[in-house]
Parts: sequence; structure tokens; C-alpha cells
Amino acid sequence: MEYNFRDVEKKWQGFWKENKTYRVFIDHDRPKYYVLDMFPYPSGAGLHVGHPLGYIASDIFSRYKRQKGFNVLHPMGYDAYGLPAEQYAIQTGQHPAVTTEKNIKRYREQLDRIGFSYDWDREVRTCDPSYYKWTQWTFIKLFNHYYNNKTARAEPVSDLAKIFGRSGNVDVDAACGFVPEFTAVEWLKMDEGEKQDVLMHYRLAYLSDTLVNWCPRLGTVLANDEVREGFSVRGGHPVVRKKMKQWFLRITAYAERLLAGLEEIDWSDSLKEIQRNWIGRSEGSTIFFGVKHHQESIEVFTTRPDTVFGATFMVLSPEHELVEKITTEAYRQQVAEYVKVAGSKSDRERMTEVKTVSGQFTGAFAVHPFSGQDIPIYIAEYVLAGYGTGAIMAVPGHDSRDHAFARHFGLPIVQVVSGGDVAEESYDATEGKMMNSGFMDGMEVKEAIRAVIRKLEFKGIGQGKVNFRLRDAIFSRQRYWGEPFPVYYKEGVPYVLPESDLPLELPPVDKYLPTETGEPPLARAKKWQTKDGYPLECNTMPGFAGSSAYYIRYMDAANNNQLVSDEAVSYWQDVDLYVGGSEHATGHLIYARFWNKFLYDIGVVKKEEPFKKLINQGMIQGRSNFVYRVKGTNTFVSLNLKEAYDTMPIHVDVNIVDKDVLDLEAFRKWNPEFSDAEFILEDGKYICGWEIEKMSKSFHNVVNPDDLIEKYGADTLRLYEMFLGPVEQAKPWDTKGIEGVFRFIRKLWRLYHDRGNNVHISEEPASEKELKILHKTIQKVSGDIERFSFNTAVSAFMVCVNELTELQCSKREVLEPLAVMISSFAPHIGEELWHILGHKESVALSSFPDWDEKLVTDDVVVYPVSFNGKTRFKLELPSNSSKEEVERAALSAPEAAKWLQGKDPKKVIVVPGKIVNVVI
RNA sequence: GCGGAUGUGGCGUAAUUGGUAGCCGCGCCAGACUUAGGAUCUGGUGCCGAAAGGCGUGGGGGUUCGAGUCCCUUCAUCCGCACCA
Repeated sequence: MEYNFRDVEKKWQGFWKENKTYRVFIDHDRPKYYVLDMFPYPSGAGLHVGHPLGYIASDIFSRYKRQKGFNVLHPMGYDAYGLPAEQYAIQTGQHPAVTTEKNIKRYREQLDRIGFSYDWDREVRTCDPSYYKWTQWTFIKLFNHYYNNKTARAEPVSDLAKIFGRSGNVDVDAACGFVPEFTAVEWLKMDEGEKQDVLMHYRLAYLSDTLVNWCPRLGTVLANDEVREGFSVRGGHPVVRKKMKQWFLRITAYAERLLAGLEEIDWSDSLKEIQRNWIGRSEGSTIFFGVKHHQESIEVFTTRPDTVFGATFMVLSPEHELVEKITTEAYRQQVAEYVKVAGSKSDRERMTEVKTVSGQFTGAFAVHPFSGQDIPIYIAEYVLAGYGTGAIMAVPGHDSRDHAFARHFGLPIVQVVSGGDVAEESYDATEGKMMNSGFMDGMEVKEAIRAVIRKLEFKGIGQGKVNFRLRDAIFSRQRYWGEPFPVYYKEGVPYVLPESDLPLELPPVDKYLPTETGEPPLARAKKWQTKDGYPLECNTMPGFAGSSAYYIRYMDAANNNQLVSDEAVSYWQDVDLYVGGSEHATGHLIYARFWNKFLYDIGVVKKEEPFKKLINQGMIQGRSNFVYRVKGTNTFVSLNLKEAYDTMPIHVDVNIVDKDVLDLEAFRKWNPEFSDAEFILEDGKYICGWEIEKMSKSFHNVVNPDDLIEKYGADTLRLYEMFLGPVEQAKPWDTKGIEGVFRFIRKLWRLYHDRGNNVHISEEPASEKELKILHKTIQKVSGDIERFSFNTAVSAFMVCVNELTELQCSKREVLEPLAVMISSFAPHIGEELWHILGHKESVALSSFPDWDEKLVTDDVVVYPVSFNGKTRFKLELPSNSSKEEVERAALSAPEAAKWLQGKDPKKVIVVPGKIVNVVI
């Protein structure tokens, strides 16, 4: 009889559930530790082996921290709103809540089978009204706040209205859209609609008309991070630009703080860098250029104001508001055409045409603010409407794009910074002395930048400015399966519902499609209006709404009166360890930081950054298998014989392949097309080819954790996932390696049992040798867990068990701490062994062992003795030997003579405890 | 183009501060037990070589008594951003 993992795992999973072993409460006597997993979207396909990788790592860490005396919050929930359920609803007519519920149930079963230590009493689901009540609540707060740049925090819009009544908006420095200056008197004269209109430009959640990423196929608008290369990330449908009225979140107000906060958090460099790029801070200045024969001036943003004397023309984006106004009669038609062509292009087309130079002269001229010269104004696609001011001063001498443009249109190129040959190519570097630049001549670039900004500000024609690439987040989706906005319209003016009306529940609809007039699905709902009959907003919120504060909600998941109680948030504070995929770098992880900062400003949370440390688990790739079909036949040739034939590789289900040998019968049954397949075998076997690719249904390389658990048990699966390699690294899944870990589990079991599988624990004191093995393992495993190096910890356990097996160790003194340590990684067998040792309570409540420093140091050291850096022999010496003793022993060792060849060594290096190197 | 990461046996990987390169596992080879093995156990396994020995961490160069680790350079792969002024 061997270890019966099926019964043991089932038994303890039942025990944990029944005893609520992992339930957690506020406990001021113990330090808190919050370990969070990115909650999953429960898709219909269920989990594959790649998904739980991060969950296993975080579970090990949670269990370890618990045994180290921390009060560990380790919750789980579901990101339950989303497109797939809705698409499915459109196809089948089934309510997305039904599919979602079904998928959640399946996820839960799968998760339970892996033996996680979640406190399920804190589960959240974003589609649950008791949860999204607080998503809506936060939206109302965002609507009712603006961002005060002077205090660098969110403040109530009601305060702002008071300021307007006192002194207009001249002294207000807020993050806002374009608002003309007005006085207190003018403010007081405005009617309600006009006032609301002005305030809307200040709100952190605001309604605005803009060009959006419209996906006709999905029938909705998408955020920038939901679009990749002109296609929707989900589904891969084309995305075009369209002007629409949308809700926005003013995340740009927080750009500076989002950037600064990165300095304080322990995230990977690559992830921080991605966020820095996404925020895209650049320092420079604005400069106004007057337009000849016009009142208007053109504001540009430049990071190189020092090169202003090199500006020989200007370029506006085709969408720039002044284009219409300044274009002369002679050029009107060409300009209109250019604008039209540019506007009709999709983002995708624009991107593929990056290399081609195009543009159109407007006929208008600007006046250079320093030289007074006339410079022509062009429009061109390479200037983006959404960045900076949508207009540039073109400096062909020192900007490669402007250079290409100037050459194409035969415009003058002036060198203003020494270095390089600007006739050939632009000199973009910021090193060199200024020339042809009036008052700046002779200055270094950096000095010149400071000087010119001073001059611009003095003359009132520009000022130093920090610009960001980050855009405000579009918050409306024309979808059904999402949070309804707590918003109604009174004479076309949007107002938020009172908090007491929350949650505003998602209404039933007859179909999940837009209406015939193109309105979102909510417009189909009957009586979608307030008690007073005002129409409610028909858009719903995007996916990131519900995931932006779920980690806060876990702290106090059942609270119906508050998002989170002050007591709970004061105790749990923030997430100590967050584990999840890096694909959320510019989506969830930036929105959540923004959302959290806002909640911090209004006093709901205590920490400005929500996730102290973040670990990105690497993707588990699939290992695909191939069979080779001889073209035009139904005959398949084995891998090593295929060169003799003209073949086509076909993906074959990895589950009917074992160690690259194909199960022929299973293959014939797998697909009717192959039912009469013929094979050309080698050594009587069909050998498949293989390749590493993404784990995907279409490649038939998906490995399901359920099957592995059925065959090897959850503990083996957990250990193997960790054993594969570093958590953060992408690595291929190869099922065959799991056997080794399975053997280890059984070997561990046998340490506690005799040949007849009877429990065999000796109460005798352990030998020093046995204790040394144990304590070295404690030291190694503790260090590895702290460093999130779980793969090396597993291998340390293997070494430990191998060595103890060799000594036939059965001492309680050794086996008990070992059971405790292993229980983080393999909780079921850990729990079973713990109980075999006579304990009644869960091993989760035990303490992680400490190591004894004396037992981890050896009293003899094996010195490798090398000659000229090459190791030649080994020498065992007491660890307290002096340098001289080691040197003498090394040189007088019998093996040394051979390498010394009678010569005297030039130099002998002895590193105590490490190495001896003899130089000859 | 810019930024980030990674290159070590047939495969996944290890080597915490510059100090024995290849731990642990898979695979492979040999053996034991067995009617049998895709079970279990034991031993071997970086490459070349009979051995002595030599070579070896993507390539080239450097620093050092000593380099997988540090520096320069180059190549390859992956990821992110991309006409960002």
C-alpha cells in the first residue's frame, strides 16, 4: 500500500471547509499581512494549468506567513462582468448572469480541488448589487469632486462652486478641460444648465464629446488599453475613430502622483517602466506663435525650446481647431481634402503609414516670436491631435521627423546647436553649443533651455510646462453586462442619484443588443427612469470599474453601510503582496492606483499606494505535439522519417500523446477525419514533433489541472507548478516531468511509515547528522520563500528527503518540523502527517520552525585547491584552520607536487572557508 | 526607432557577496526485482578522449590570483511603447 492522496486530499478539504480553518478576523495582537491574487474572469473554458501558478505561489506565501505568526488576509473573488458572457447572451438569449453563475461554480470547484487557503467568507463578485453599490458610490464621489492643483488633491465640487461665486475662476488652478475665464458676477448670472456645463469641465468623472475608439463589431467604445494595433484586444475586431459623448475619469489629474508613487513601491523594473512610458511625462515649454493677418495665435508644446530659432515652419494636426480659420482661399480645397483623408483613416492605417511623409500647406504664415520672420504653416498627420497642443514648431535641424518633412517639401534647415551635419540628418542630441540663436548663442543646451523659458515667460508668450502622454480614461461602454451609472438626465443635464438610492440595479431587457436607433441595450429596459420619471443613463461602466477597488472591499466584504469600515481599513491598510499577470500593467494596475489615490484623498483608505509589492507570474506556455500528414493522403509519418516525404504538420491533442509517442487508437477516435488514418512508424512507434507555443484550445495543447489532480493529486500539482522554474519567468509546461514530484511525495510519505505502510515514528533524539539536514533545510526553505524562490525550495525539500531516506531517519524531532514546512507547499499531505504525529488542530495553526545557527555550520570545510584558477583536487580541513595552515596543507598535499612541478608558487590565495588558488 | 527582460547539458533549471559550473527533476543508458512493464528500486549520465587530460555558461574583447556573475562590444529571442514634439 502506498500513499492514498485521493482520500487524504478529500478528507482535509472537507475538514478545512467545515472548520473554516482559513477564516480571518481583525486581531490587534498579531501583525497583519495581506496577500492578494488578481481575481479571475470566470470564462466558460475553466482553468488550465497556467492560471493557478500565481495562486499557488501566493497560497504558499500566505500559509508560510500564517505559520510565522502573521494574521493573513487571503481572499478570492470574481471579476464577473465582461464581454464574453454578454456575447454568449446575444447568441443564445440566456441572461449573462446565468452563464456567469455557472462559470463561477465551475471555477470554485477547480480552485477548491487545489487546496487553497482562501477565506471564502469574504468572496466578492463585481456583478453582485451589494458589491457594485460601492462601485457606483465611488463614481458619485468622483463626479462630486475636482482636482485642486494647488493642494494636489481631490476636493468637493461644492467648494468649487462657492469659489466661483466669490471670485470666478481666475484664481482656480484645477485639472480641467478648456474653460474661458469668468468673474463671480458672470458666474452668478449663469442659469443652472450653464453652471452645470462649467462644473462638468472640472469633475473627476465627467461627460465629454470626443473621438473615441469605436468597435462596430462589439457595438461599443473601448479604452486605449483595450485596443492593440487598431484591433480590439478581446475578439480582434477592427476599431475606428468616432466622435461620441462619453463619461471620462480624469486620471490625468493624478499623472504626477501616479509617476511619483512608482518610486515607493516594490514592483518589477519592467512593470514600472511600462507605467512610466504610459504616463509619458515630458518637460518643456509652451510657446505662442502669432498668425499673420489673424488675431489668433498657435500654442505649441516643445521639449526643446532652446531650438526655437531653428523653427522654420509650423505643423498643425489635421484636426486642429485653427485649420479652418487660417487656411487661405487658394489652399482651401487641398486642405479640406487632406483633412478628410486623414480623418477617414483608421488608427491601424495611420500606424502602418508611419514611414511615409505627407502634409499640406495651408497658405497661412506664422510670425516667429524672436526673429519676427514669416514661417509657413502646414498640416500633417505626424502631428497628433491628442498630444501636447496638437501643434508643433518644426525644427528640421534637430528633429528627425521635421527633417524628413523639410526635405520632402523643400523647406529651409537651420542649425542652432553645434555638432552633426544638419544638411544630411537632424542632430537630435542635447549636447553642444547654441548658434544662430540670438541671445542664446554660445550657451550649452541645458543652460539655453532655462534661459529661453525665462525669456518666454517674461515676454508672456510661453511658459515652462510638463506634458503627459496619459489620456483621461473613457468610462462609458455601450453594453448590457456592466455596472449601470447612477446618473439621470434632467433637461439633458446629467445629475447623480442620491447615495440612498444605491444600488441602482441592472434592469432586465428583452435582448442584449443595441436598439434600432443605435442606443445601448439599457435603452430597451422598461421604465429605465427615476421615481420622478427622469431618464437614466443607458451606458454601463467598463471592466476596470469593478476591479479598481475590490481589494478594499475584501477587508470588510459584508459591510452594507460603507465601502469599508474605518476599523477594517485601519487594520488591513493595504496589500502587502499582490500576485498577477503583467498584462494588466497599463489597465487595471494603473486604474486601481488612481482609484485608490482618489479614495485616499477623500479619506476612505489609509495608504496612497494600494499594492506594496507586486509579483508578476510568468506565462506558462504550452508544449504542442505535431503529427505529419503526407500531403494529399491520410497517412502520417513518424517524426524522424518525415524528411523522405512531402508533409504537413498538424496539431494533435497532447492528451493522446505520451512522451511524444502517439496513441494510435486514440488518434483515430479523436477526429472522424482520422478514423482510417494510416501510419508510417519507426521502431513500431509513432513519434510526434513538438514546439513551445501559447497554451490555447486551437493548438490542442491545453492541460487541465483537474486531470492531473485526478492522476497525481493536488499536492503534486502544486509542487510541480512551483518546481518548473522561477514564478516570474515564462516557461513551457511539460506534463511528463510531474512524475518526479509524484515520486517525491511518496518518498516523503515513506519517511513516516514502515515497509507495511504502518505509521512509524521514533521518539528517540535525532543524531547530529539528522539535525543538520533538518536545520539546513529550514534555513534554505525560509530564505527561499522570503525571496519568492519557490522552485529552489521544492528542490531543497527533495534533497532533504533524499538524505533523510538514506539515513532511514524516523525521528519525531526531525519529521515534525519537516511536516510543518512542507504543509505550505503540499497542504494535504502536510496536514495528514501532522495529524499522524498526534496533533488534533490544523497544521495551519502551527509555527514555522526556526533553525539553529550552530547546526547549519560545518566543522570541516572541503577546500577546492586550484592551480592558476583550475580546480585540481579537494582538501578536507577543519573549518577553524588559519590561512597559513590551509596554505601549508594545500602545498604539502601529495596531489600538489604534480601541479607544482618542482616550481615555487608565485602567489597563494586562501579565502577562508571557500577556496585555495595557487599561482605558478 | 526607444525602453525592459532573457540567453547555462537532449529538456525544465541551480549556483544569495566575483570563489568547486551543472544542485534538484525529466529524459536517456545499464542493472535488480518481475510472467510482464509506461510499476518500483540501484547505479551512471555536460562535451571530446581508451586514459592522462583538454574544452565548456550565445559570440568577441577586457578587468582579476580567480568571471555564468563585473566592464566594453556584438548577436539572437521575448515583452512593452511607438510620427509623443
